[in-house]
Amino acid sequence: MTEPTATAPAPEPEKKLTLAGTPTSPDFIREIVIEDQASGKHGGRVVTRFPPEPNGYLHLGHAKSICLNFGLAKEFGGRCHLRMDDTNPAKEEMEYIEAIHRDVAWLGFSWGEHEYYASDYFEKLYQHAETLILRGLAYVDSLSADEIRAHRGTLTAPGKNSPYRDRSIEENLDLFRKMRAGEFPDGAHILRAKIDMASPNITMRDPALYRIRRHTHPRTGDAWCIYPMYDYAHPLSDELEAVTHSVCTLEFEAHRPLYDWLLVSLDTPNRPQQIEFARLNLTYTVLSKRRLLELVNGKFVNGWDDPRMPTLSGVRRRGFTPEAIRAFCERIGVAKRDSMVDVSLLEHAVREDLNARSPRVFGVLRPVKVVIETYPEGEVEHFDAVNNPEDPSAGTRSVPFSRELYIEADDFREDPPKKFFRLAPGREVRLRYAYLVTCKEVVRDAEGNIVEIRCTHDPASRGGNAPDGRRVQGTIHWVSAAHAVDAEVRLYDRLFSVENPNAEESYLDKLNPASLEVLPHAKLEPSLAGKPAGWLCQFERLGYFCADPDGTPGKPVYNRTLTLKDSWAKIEAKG
RNA sequence: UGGGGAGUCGGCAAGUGGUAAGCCAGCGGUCUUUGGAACCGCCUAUCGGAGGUUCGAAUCCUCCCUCCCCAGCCA
Repeated sequence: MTEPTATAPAPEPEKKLTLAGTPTSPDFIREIVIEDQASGKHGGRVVTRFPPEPNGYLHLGHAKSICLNFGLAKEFGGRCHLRMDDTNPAKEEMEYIEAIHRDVAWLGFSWGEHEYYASDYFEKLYQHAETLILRGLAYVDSLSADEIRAHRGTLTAPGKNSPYRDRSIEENLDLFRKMRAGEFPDGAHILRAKIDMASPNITMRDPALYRIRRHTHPRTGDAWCIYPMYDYAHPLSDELEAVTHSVCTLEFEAHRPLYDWLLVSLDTPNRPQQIEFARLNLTYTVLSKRRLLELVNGKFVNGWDDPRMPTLSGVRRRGFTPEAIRAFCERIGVAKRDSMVDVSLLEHAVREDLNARSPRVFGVLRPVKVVIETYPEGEVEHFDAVNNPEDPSAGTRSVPFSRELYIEADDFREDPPKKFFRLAPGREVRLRYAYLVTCKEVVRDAEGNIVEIRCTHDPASRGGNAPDGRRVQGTIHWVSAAHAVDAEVRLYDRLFSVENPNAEESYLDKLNPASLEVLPHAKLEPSLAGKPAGWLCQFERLGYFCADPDGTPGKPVYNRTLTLKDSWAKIEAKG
């Protein structure tokens, strides 16, 4: 535990910029923090926390919260705690705790020494509960769960007091101690706050504070058989850590009176302030741990880190960068309005980052053999290719060229439609960085499939330009057949086929059957063998790709992160 | 029907009494050895609705409408 430290002079809040570089105005939470700091509230300190329950993997919705909480701390000279909200051992696991560490760090934030667990506070929380009992503000109820529900009333009808509501302080204390000592079976009793069963806010109708639940806890093992509820543990954990601004999502807004009630009832020295914002919703995906767990358990995807998943481990494997995700989180803003962000905004942020940083390479997804009849057999020459036109310092690489090549099946049309500028019978195109070639013949097999395209080249066009200055409308990429690396390439598309799968009766029915396409024999330029998992690049004209951990030195596997914008596809779609 | 929130361009989102930023998407164009990138235009929103206050309102007041959250011993 870290005690609040003396007030340090607040540094000027960092000037926030959008991706485009224009200044942005502070969101409503930052406005609150600015005011609090100006007025000296909380001694001018800013302490936030990111409090995940380790019951699943972090997803893009969490990224919004992480960026907000850690961003606030950084901008206002404070700190942000990473706190595992581990008050329900039935759902929590070490695996999730480890994944949370990995994902937060990967996103680019560090909590330093400030890693906490609600379970570390179990003893203190227990003592606070006894204090509440002593003050006549909590009681042990012996109604069953069903009876409690029946007594709670409805949205419009007040609840009724439990017959156990007026037990003496002594009896309550005795029973609560016996609850802790394990003298009762699960569910026999429960500790409740004594507030108001007629409150119009259902949260305030004597909320449960502690339940008996025999379950081995990932961290405390079998030390406890009673566990605190979120509504009880959360404000007190914030208080113990001297958190100043406790940022959470909208659904907890109605719980704020209870949050404050506990701090006042226990007369705590620190008074953290709960502030609620709208959670992230993204088109064509689901962002709820429950649903993501179902996708994993139901084998609808290949695990939490399936590249189609909106989990941080999934988008990482897909090739999204932390920089892009942070930029995305900045762009979507923070507000209280329920909203649904277009996934294209995320994709834009990813492309923007990848365009600037990824080396360009040649990869042919659906190969078709091309033979340059006029090129000598057995000859090999090397062409220098620019690694990244956006970054001259990235330099160049050497790419081998020979008589037999692979080109993209999509780059050839026997009967080219209007505006199709690629290869077709009789047409001349540029093989990028190499030669101008002209298609002379198409060779087919018995079934009529194209097995080979035969071309001639203009030796004078070495490098890609003809000395006579003639222009060519298309430039296509290629890979030397003899030098090609055989690879598996996985193409991904949106996981769901509808914008808002959450609105569906059964969101599982709306899974996109074409969300994954595996191309077993793509042909890549030789430099692509043996790249480490996670290595990012752009396959020219196709999209951004990254090496997948499933690859081996002899058979790399590449994931398509995103396609490049494809204006030809647009033209073609319009007919 | 109780309580708590929210309603500004197709999607996010600025604006906090002085006469509606920006981004994404979309559309058109320039350029191009990635039909990528970049660049240039367009995208003509009166601000959920109706009243009212005011010289002047998205911004203040009133009433209404719509949407979201809450009846776990989940978080």
